[in-house]
Amino acid sequence: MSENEKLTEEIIFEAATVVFEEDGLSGARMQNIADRAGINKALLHYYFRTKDHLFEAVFTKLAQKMFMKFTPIFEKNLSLEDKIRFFFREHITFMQQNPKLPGFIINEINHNPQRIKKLLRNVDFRKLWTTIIEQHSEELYKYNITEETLPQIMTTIVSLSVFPFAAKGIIEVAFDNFGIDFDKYTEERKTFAAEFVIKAITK
Amino acid sequence: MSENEKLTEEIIFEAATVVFEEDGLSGARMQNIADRAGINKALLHYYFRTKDHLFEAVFTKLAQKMFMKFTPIFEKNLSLEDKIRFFFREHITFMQQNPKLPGFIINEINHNPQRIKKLLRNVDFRKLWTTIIEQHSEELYKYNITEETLPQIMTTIVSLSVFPFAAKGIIEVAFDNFGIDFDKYTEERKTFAAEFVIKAITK
DNA sequence: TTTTGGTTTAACCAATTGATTTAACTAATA
DNA sequence: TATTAGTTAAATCAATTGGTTAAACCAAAA
Repeated sequence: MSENEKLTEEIIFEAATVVFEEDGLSGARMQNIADRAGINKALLHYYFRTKDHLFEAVFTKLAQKMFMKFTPIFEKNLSLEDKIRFFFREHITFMQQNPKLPGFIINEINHNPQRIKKLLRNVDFRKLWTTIIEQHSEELYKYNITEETLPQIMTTIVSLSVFPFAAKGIIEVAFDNFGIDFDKYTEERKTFAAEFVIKAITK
Repeated sequence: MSENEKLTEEIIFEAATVVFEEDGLSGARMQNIADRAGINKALLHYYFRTKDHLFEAVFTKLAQKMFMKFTPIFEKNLSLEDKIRFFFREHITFMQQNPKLPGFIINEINHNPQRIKKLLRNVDFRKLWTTIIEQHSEELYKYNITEETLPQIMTTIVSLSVFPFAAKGIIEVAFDNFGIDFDKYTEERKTFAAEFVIKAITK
């Protein structure tokens, strides 16, 4: 029954997502995934053949989910400053809902970089620069943005957004001693990071 | 012979450092460590009893090495701006020499947060704030720094410095398409990040 | 009702892996 | 030289783990 199959496959996929996100590729156990899915371990291999196949499926889905969130900013008709505010608001909100995702993706790519070569073909600084010029030619004189500094600026923006979640384990412990709530911190960070960047790039 | 013992133990420790940094706790193999150390696998257990003991020793050493780098900034007699410049210069230089360290530490802590509870007892925002007031009371009026925003500012500074190395795998691949050299990028980042932060916090 | 195709499970397998055991080795000491 | 205490390695173990097999199950079709 294809209805049922879709269901079982999804159940496995979701269980695998949780386990892989939690333990990583090398730390995850097929039995653990089977238990969480409430099925026999052999079914995992019936639907996904091997652990690597299953991981590949989960990783690709999650990596897409992650990197998709970077693109739609330039589809909006907003001022440059509002685009920055929009990005931090949306992106941090997304990570609040998927707090383990950044650390998982970063770690797995560090262990196997070619895993995302295909996905990152979209990252195009030249195209990004022309897009910025097209959309913000009139207001660009107000900011310290050049094609040369674009990689620095872009990685800076991503750093401010992603790092707190990628290093959640450390930050939570560090905050714990002072009663700083991580969720409150990330909520405030949406505006703090945006205004911080705007202030920094304004001439 | 205690001389020889110290040597063997160090050889094991260094081999374990390389392997754990590369593969993580769950991905590392005792046989791999033994091979790299050029000794029999049983010797690992003779000197460190278990894999967890060995990992604990390596991790503690590396974590200290990492977090030590945050403290000595306030021992220098510098202006606030020069302290920021000093931090990024020193810290990024350190990570250029240990590029895998940030990703390793972050990942292992995410998998087991209580592992650094002891080490992070030093992190004290209240004390940091009083130190800043003590050392920079006259020039503080020039900057947008308050006790409330200190956690945001500190995590921002750390983000800008650490993230490029923690996410080295992603960034290298993303840069690869445009002939941007990662080492050149990190070298430029020492000054870019410093001036970025100074600009952002200046009233 | 029987057949048939896909689905699920229990049992099992082979390889890996952390760990132990036992014996060989080595150098200082008596 | 014989002894002894510590060091190293070969062989082995027991548990884990990814993967396979064969049979049971189940619903739709004939």
